[in-house]
Parts: sequence; C-alpha cells; structure tokens
Amino acid sequence: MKYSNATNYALHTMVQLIRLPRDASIGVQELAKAQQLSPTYLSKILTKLTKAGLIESTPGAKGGYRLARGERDISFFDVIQTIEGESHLFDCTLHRHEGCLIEKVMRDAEANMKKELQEQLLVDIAEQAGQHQGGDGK
Amino acid sequence: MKYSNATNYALHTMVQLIRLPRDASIGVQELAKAQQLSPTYLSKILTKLTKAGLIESTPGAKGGYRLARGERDISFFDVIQTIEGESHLFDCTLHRHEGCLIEKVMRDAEANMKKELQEQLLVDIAEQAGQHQGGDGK
DNA sequence: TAATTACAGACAACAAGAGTCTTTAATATC
DNA sequence: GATATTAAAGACTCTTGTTGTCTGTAATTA
Repeated sequence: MKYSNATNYALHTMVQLIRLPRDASIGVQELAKAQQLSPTYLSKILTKLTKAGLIESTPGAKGGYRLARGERDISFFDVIQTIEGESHLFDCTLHRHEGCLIEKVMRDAEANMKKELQEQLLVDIAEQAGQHQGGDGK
Repeated sequence: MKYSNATNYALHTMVQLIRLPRDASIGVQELAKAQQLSPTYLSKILTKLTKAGLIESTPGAKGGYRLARGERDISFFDVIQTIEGESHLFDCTLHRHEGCLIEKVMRDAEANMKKELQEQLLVDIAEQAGQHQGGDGK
C-alpha cells in the first residue's frame, strides 16, 4: 500500500508551478528536466491536473502550464485525489456484508487522513527552502 | 492506493479468532469456509500472523489456530502492519533530496493514521453484532 | 510556412497481488 | 507403528495495474 510515483511527481510539479512568477507559464520540457522524467510521461500527469482544474494549459509556441487557482486554494489532497482517483482505502471483501464494522473503522481512519491532507496547502511548503528542483546552478 | 485483499482477510479472520472460546483452536478449513477462501491461500496469511506473534498454531490432528495474546492487546494496526509490511506510504522520488518537505507532510499524515489504528482494538468490534462469519445457520 | 507546444492513444515492460498445487513436517488417535 | 489430520514452505501461474515509450494530431506563435 503506497502512493503511486505519479502522485509523487504531481506534487513536486505543483510546487514548481506555485513558485512560478505570476502569469508566467512553463513547458513540460523544463518541468520534466527538474525531476529527470521523460516529457511525454509527465505530460500525461499534467493533463490529469489540467482536467481536474488545478492548472491551466495553452498549446503552441510560448505555451505551457500555470496555476488555475490561487495558491491558497491548492491542498495536498487536491493533487493526490486527482492522480489516485476516488476509490476507498478499504472495501470489505465479504459477500453480502453490509455495514461491516471493520470497513467502518478503516473508512473513519481514511476520512481523518483525507481531512488532514485537505488542510495542508502546497504553498506553505513551496515558500520554504529545501525543495530544490533538480537543476542546481543551471 | 488500497489495502491488499490479504489484509482484508486477515482482519476478518482475527475477529473470528477473538470470538473463539478461551483455549479453543480452529483449523484453516473452517476459517476459510467463513470467507469462502481456499484453505491453502488463507494458510499463507495465517502463517504471517503466527510469525508476527499475533496467533499461535499447533500442527497435527486436533491442531489449529488460537490467539497468542489477550484480546485487548490486538489492534487494527498490528494486523495491518503484519500483512502490509513496514514500508512508508510515500517516498520522495527526487534524487538526492534529503529532507523533502512533501515527504515530511505525507509521513506526518501517515503517522497520525497509524496512531489512530493502533488505538482501535479488534475486540471492540468483535463484541458487536453485525459481523457475520459467512455460514449462517450451518 | 515552420517551429513549438499540449493532447490523445496505442503499445510494451515490469512488478505486485492473488491464488493454486505439491510436498514435507508435526501431532493425535487407533 | 500406521493412519488421519493439520500447519508450513515453496514453486508456479494468472491477472492487474503501474510505469513508461513512441507516434501522431491539433493549436498557437513568429
């Protein structure tokens, strides 16, 4: 049980975008370089984030990606759910077992974690040092 | 990102064992029937639980499984960690990125969920109705 | 028109989970 | 001691999802 690599990449990319100057765009090429990913692969992740309304994209030369909302309106959970989907952490496997108490406990724990990650904003960590973007003095 | 089926089966099986009369044992055959699983498959799960010290086993005729500790000493987390292992929910994928702040936030959320599941005892739900064991009036 | 960029989809490679089958070892009963 | 019962161990297959690549298309700028 582990979050996918895609979620990992998505979170780091969102931090990159948050750090971007207002109204500036950045292309996949550059975004991918920071994490040493292939642009085509990261592109699929970015498309998901775009469809979810977290970022905006413009095609063509001088195009690229930028935030679609205010920085303080983007939580960890927003990004995670976009990539991971909305499925539950735990689904009771017993046939015909409505109201499984085990499931209930697990769902409660899940809900609390979800809530916690909803309150955690990506800006708050983007503002701090320590989040290098791969290219050091380039 | 989802807990494995094995964890699901393990939790349900533990509830079965907790409900067992003191000093009674039960074999895989019967345990598996309740969840409609193949005994050989459930057997592998039970072996993990045994090695982890959650349950005890005796081979041979009249053998089987029983709890290895007091009921109030078995938490959801004990069972989950036994099956899922100890790996983290999130590992930063960036090369040479010690002290990743994204990772820190995710690990904190994980730790809180872990703590919550450590406080949840399986007895508490085993005592309640609603957790049928498959065989109805058999 | 040419270059740059996002987007879409097919495809392959790999890893992990789920589950079966077979064999061996230990215990109880007769 | 022989037999039945049970746990344990390991090899093996099947399926599924993730990860990633490659190719082609559409849109925008210059």
